[in-house]
Amino acid sequence: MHVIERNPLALKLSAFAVLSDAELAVLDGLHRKRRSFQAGRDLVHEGQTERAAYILVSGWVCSYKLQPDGGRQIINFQIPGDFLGLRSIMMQASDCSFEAIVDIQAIEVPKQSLVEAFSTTPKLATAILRAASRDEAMVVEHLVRLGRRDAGKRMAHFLLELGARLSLVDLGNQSGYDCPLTQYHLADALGLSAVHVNRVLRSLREAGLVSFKDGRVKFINRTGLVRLADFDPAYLDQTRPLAA
Amino acid sequence: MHVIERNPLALKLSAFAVLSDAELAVLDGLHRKRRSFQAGRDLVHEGQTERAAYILVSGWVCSYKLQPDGGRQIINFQIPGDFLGLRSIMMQASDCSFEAIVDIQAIEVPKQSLVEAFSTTPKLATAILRAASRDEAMVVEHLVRLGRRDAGKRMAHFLLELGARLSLVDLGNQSGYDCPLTQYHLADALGLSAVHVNRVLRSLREAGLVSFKDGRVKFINRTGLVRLADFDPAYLDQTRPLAA
DNA sequence: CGAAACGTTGAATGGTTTCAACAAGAGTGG
DNA sequence: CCACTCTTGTTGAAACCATTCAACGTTTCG
Repeated sequence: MHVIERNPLALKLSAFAVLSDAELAVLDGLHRKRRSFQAGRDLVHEGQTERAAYILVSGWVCSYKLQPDGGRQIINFQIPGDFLGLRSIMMQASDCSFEAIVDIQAIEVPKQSLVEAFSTTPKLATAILRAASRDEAMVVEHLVRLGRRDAGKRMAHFLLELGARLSLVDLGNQSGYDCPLTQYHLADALGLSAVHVNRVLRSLREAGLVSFKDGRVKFINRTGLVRLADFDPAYLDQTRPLAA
Repeated sequence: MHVIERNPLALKLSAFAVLSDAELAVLDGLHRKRRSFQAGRDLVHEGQTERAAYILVSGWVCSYKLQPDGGRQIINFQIPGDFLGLRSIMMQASDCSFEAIVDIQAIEVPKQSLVEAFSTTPKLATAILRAASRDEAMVVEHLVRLGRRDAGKRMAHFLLELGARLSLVDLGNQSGYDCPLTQYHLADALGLSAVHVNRVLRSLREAGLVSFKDGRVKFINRTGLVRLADFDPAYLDQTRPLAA
């Protein structure tokens, strides 16, 4: 059993604040229902008025928005340990959809319980806000990728970011990681056509930097890739919580 | 005196939660210092470890990230009544810089006071989280703009979004708004070159949709512009707070 | 008056998309 | 078991959108 599966919410928030036993007990009361979703299914649809967020326990999810012309923009990918739909429950209606990329398991966190827990456990509110800030920082970096980098750098930077995130939860390391995404997912995330994604992956492979094949990302020359992408993981805020 | 200048923080958060007199009193204690910054000055620099956020009282600010090659991507613009640097204080270090576009006034909200207020006033935490979620929703929509729309639609959508936001604080209406941005700002925000911004603005003007001239945005045919941009302001979450 | 910031326009270049075609593997039903 | 379809991956050529380079006009300001 993967480490995240034991107490996902507590583990997630422990990264952002030192929590007491009492506070951890409150957290235990929060996650009641464990739910499963099949690959390809939508967990939440844009415009839906959500009453619960989730912590992803296993599998991959993506959040996306559809365009009237049929195009799709993927906002972010959620991997085990990530919050999912936190923004959706704080707004009138969800501003994007969530799709399970593979079969997944997730813990349901009802909005009502979460808000109520804020009053008994104020430190929890700070931890949630920190977690939300870190997620937003990833979206911001993604925005910069789309606005100011060419296809090669976008891809390189994206693959490195995923690697860094997965390493944090022991699903990857310096040499690579398993990745269930198709080239269409990459295209929808990076604002490219699937055809061009294919070409970019080929050029990165031929440059001896990274390979994307059979559901596995392999870093061949990680240093070179980092240099190409100007990858600096500072925005991922991957630090232990400050005791103060 | 513009309505926002009286009690900026309370006004902002009242949009996201119904606050009692006691809670409003706590808010009054939060904003002590009012600060001014000159046009062109940075309020916060990327990598800085911030100890305070701000509420913008007057003027315009933008948040941005610089690239190693000298390029700049503007993340968002802050207008009167907006939070500024909320994410920066929740992370180890600020993930982006903030620049005053014109001379501005802002209220300083110390991180420590904000976090402490969460324990005495739990509803405040919820309101802040909602405000942060709305800001994130704007960044998400911006991301979709960059990833999946051509220059014309990007510009049209962006000008409409700004109009909707400014109308909320009485700084704009259906016919247009004053706008201190240069074409370079637009280029840095929309991921375009300044030259192309100029061409796009011309084509929108010649199509009889909108004009951008002498610091003023004028909607000529707002309906047509909305149709071109597929603009749907739902993500701005512009609703009164739910009493419950 | 000169410099600097901003705006404007044309022409050449280039990154990316679109169109089209084909290959390989997985799943399905006859 | 084989044909069939669907999904995913792959590659070439043409078309297109946006960038870059270059030049010039306008306004502001010291």
